[in-house]
Amino acid sequence: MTDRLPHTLRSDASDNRERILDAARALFATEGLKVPMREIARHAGVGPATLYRRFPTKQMLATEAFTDEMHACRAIVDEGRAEPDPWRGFCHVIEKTCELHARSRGFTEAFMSTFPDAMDFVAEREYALRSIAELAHRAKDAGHLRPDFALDDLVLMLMANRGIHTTSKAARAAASRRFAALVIQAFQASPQHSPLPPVARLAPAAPRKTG
Amino acid sequence: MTDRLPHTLRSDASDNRERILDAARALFATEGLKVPMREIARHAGVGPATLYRRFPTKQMLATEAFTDEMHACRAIVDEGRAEPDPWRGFCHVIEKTCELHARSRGFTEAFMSTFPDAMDFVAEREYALRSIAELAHRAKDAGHLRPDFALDDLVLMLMANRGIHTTSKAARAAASRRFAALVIQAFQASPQHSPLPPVARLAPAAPRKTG
DNA sequence: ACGCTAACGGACGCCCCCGTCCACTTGGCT
DNA sequence: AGCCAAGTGGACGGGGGCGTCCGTTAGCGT
Repeated sequence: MTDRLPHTLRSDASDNRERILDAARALFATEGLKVPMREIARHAGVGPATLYRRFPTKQMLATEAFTDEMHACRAIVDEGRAEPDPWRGFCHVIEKTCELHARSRGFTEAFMSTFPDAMDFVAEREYALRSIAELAHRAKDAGHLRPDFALDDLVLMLMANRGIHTTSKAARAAASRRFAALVIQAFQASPQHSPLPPVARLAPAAPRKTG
Repeated sequence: MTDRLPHTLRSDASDNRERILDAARALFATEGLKVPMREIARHAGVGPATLYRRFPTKQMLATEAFTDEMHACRAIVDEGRAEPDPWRGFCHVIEKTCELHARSRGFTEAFMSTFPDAMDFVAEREYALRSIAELAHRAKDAGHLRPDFALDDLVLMLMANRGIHTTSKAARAAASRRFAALVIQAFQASPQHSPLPPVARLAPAAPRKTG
């Protein structure tokens, strides 16, 4: 009798599943989320039906494909908060986040919810933002982060970082690194900086927290 | 006999031409260059054939549609150079350029040559960059612009600015304004800033292989 | 008023992506 | 070895954008 649990895949099936995820990761990283499902299937060496059976929607595929990045994201903010010096922690978060997002175009799109509907990424983003808000507060109190810094500036920074396209992967990494350094300069408290224009309220397709 | 010059349009034709350009400007601004040609035709109230007769390629249409922005761009850098204080001129260029690019998503794409092949925008971009290079040199000498500023940082800034998407036009303008202010902070010479990571060599003409 | 022709736009065929159906194959258990 | 359901991929119909053709309309010059 078949005692096979319904959620246990056959060996060839789980093998295909892995290859699909590998292909998805690679293509999402270079091409972004707009890459056709069939392209992923082709790259994985499977038929379209197989891909759709495992991952009925592109969202499900992306969610699965980006679990590593999700964990990395959480780790970054946790490391930042654990840092004794809040300013150093803040810089760590900015540098590492830019680096992470520079690595995969698709992950950024997913994280910023270019996706039609809300997905698991939203929760992760909210967690990250909340954590960074607390870190920023401490960094301001320590006098290293400029007092007029707003959390929306960080979203702004992420959106901006996403705009950086280059020919090669290495060039993009370098560009993001330099960009992060410049952003940190902009956020650092300084006696000579003039007041900033009003904060831009950015809604990255997020659910309304306040009615 | 027809004395009509071959390059003189009939009244209804030139009227349609104007409406096509208006529609193109509006749609390019909000949707970007990827908007379908038919959408533009529909919005202009003409058939697809009429659109294609006037503007055989999307490039030609965009080139024509963005002449105003092209001139504005040139005016901005000229104003910046005319400014007696090079740092003020530099800031002027950054602020106005961000503002200009925030106004039309399509213009930014065209200016950054998301387009398949080289077009007139390339020359304009080269002129602007050369002018700004000279301005930056003076601003460095005056001690207001950080010495490790590179021209590629400006391209980086433009690419980043392009990444800023928002729901409303007003929000985008505000976001770009704040972004510009932060960028200026980052570029300003300061005794406390630490050395930057190496410059990222950016090839602004990023060819699109597939739509 | 008339005719010529520039100008128009609906319609066509092409290609690519989408999501699903179904007849065939194959892994795993007995 | 043999069974059979889980698994597979080719094929299909739908939808949309593309660029062009062609019969009809209407501006303009006489």
